[in-house]
Order: sequence, then structure tokens, then C-alpha cells
Amino acid sequence: MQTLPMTPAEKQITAAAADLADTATKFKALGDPTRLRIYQFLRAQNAPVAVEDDGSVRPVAGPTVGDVCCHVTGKERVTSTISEHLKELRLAGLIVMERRGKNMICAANPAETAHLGMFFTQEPEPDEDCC
Amino acid sequence: MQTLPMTPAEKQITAAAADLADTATKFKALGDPTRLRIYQFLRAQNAPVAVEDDGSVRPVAGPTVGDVCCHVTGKERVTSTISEHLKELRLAGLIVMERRGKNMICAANPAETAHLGMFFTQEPEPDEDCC
DNA sequence: AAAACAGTTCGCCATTTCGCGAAATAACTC
DNA sequence: GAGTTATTTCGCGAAATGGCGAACTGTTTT
Repeated sequence: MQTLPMTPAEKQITAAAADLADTATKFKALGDPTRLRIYQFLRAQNAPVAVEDDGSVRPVAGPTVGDVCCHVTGKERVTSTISEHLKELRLAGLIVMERRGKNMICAANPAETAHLGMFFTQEPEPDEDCC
Repeated sequence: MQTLPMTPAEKQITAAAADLADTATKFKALGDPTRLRIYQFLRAQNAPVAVEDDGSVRPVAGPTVGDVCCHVTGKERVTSTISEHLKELRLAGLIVMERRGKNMICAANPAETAHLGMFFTQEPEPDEDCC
């Protein structure tokens, strides 16, 4: 696909739009009661995470998917529903997971939590109005 | 409809669940790029709001629905889409609106913005685990 | 009271989402 | 390597969502 060159101003606009879309994805992930419960449960666990040189985050310890499922649904068996909710939270960057033997451990991503907090505390800069 | 009496502990649980559902509704409202743009635009306007004795909030001044629509879509005519997005933000409590002549003026609800900010800065209390 | 203006509600379609059970994958155990 | 445990992916149907034009409501203007 061929694309036209962009001015710095245009790049800034598309960067801002991408950031907005990204933030909307995170809010959408939290916009379901079940996922919000999962997220709050994981935050409350305060599980330790490691930050790699490239900035990526991974859990060092934390509850397993089974633990999360049991806490949220009360059921012993892991449901596909919970697995899919965890996936959405993970793709949004709100939580991180890693394999430990036959389990997956989960943790909230503290950096993202802080970032979303700033979204509400910082007043948005007025982008150019049109009317 | 007949309901059973509840212990204080049970009331606390349902209150917490209602609060969670309420918060999820707010995040869902912000989980769409168009609505998030509307919300950020209104926040950036910093329009003044009045707080009534009963705690309800109403806008004193602010952009009209037409202004919002023009800014977000670039179109002159107000679209039903924007009107419906504003309705969802309003029902979630994130924005307030009031009639001014033949216009409706809009403003972000600062109290709710602050409240959502606290959601991320305050660590959630661990509710009883089951596993 | 008719016309114009600003928004909202309605009906519709295409798409997405939610929850579920069944099947597939991954890692461990015997 | 067959079986078991833990989790994910797949396929499905029901319900919700987003966007759009047409029709409707409320307010001002003439």
C-alpha cells in the first residue's frame, strides 16, 4: 500500500487519534461488570511484576486463572467466558499473564493503572475547534 | 414484589455490586472513541457548573450540542448519532446538559471525573476470597 | 399560527458482544 | 506415551451496539 508523506502536524494528529483509540479500548475493557471485578480483584492482590529492559511487564507471582475464575464465578472449573475476559484485559494492556507449569498466573499492570488515573487528573489540552 | 429482609453484611455486598455496575457503566460510556472525544472536548472547555442543594449538577454555560457535533464530526447539522452518544454519557452521569432557548448546552461533570480518577489511585480493598 | 431551527426518538441494518459447551492445546504425571 | 489437569480457541445463538435517515418535539421567529 502506498501512503502519502505527512507533515509533523499531521503526524501529531494521527498519533493523538491512535492514543485516543487505545485509551478507549482500555475503558471498553473495564466497561463490563465481570471484567471490572476481575481487574479489581487482581489489583487488590498486589502481585509483584517485573519490568524488562524494553519496558514490557510480566508477573512474578499472582493468582492463577483458576483462582480468578473461582473468585469471580464461584465455580471450580475454569469457564471459557473468564478466559476470554482475561484475554480482552490482556490485549488492552491492563493485566499481564505468564505460564507457571500448567498454570497461568495473572497480575494487574501497575503502570497502566497509573496512566489511566492521570487521564482523569490531567485536564485535556483544547485541540483546535472548528465552529 | 416481595423481598426478604437483609442483614447489614448482605446490604453491603449488594451496595458494592451496585457501585461496581455503576462504575462499569461509566467506563463503557468512555469505551467508544467518539464518546471519548466528546468527553475530552467537553472537559477541555472547562465550562462552569452549578451544584444544587440536593447535590445534582447542572451546566451554567458551555458549548451547544451543535458545537459538540461540529467539533467531533465536522458537519454543520446535528446527527442523531452524536445525540445518542451524548445521551449515553449523560445517563452515565459523566456530563450534564440543560436547555438554553432552542439550544442545549453541555458540560463535563467535574465531580464524576474526580471520582473516576480516584478509582485508579486508590488500591481496592481485597474482598473475601473463596479459593 | 406557520415557518424555521435545534435536538431527540424511531426503525432499520450490519456488526459486535456475551455466555456457553465442545473441542483443541499445553504441561505435567504415571 | 497414555492420561490428567489447566487453559484457550471454536462455533453457536441471543442480545446489545453504532450509525444513519426519517419523523417527531420543543422553542423561537415572523
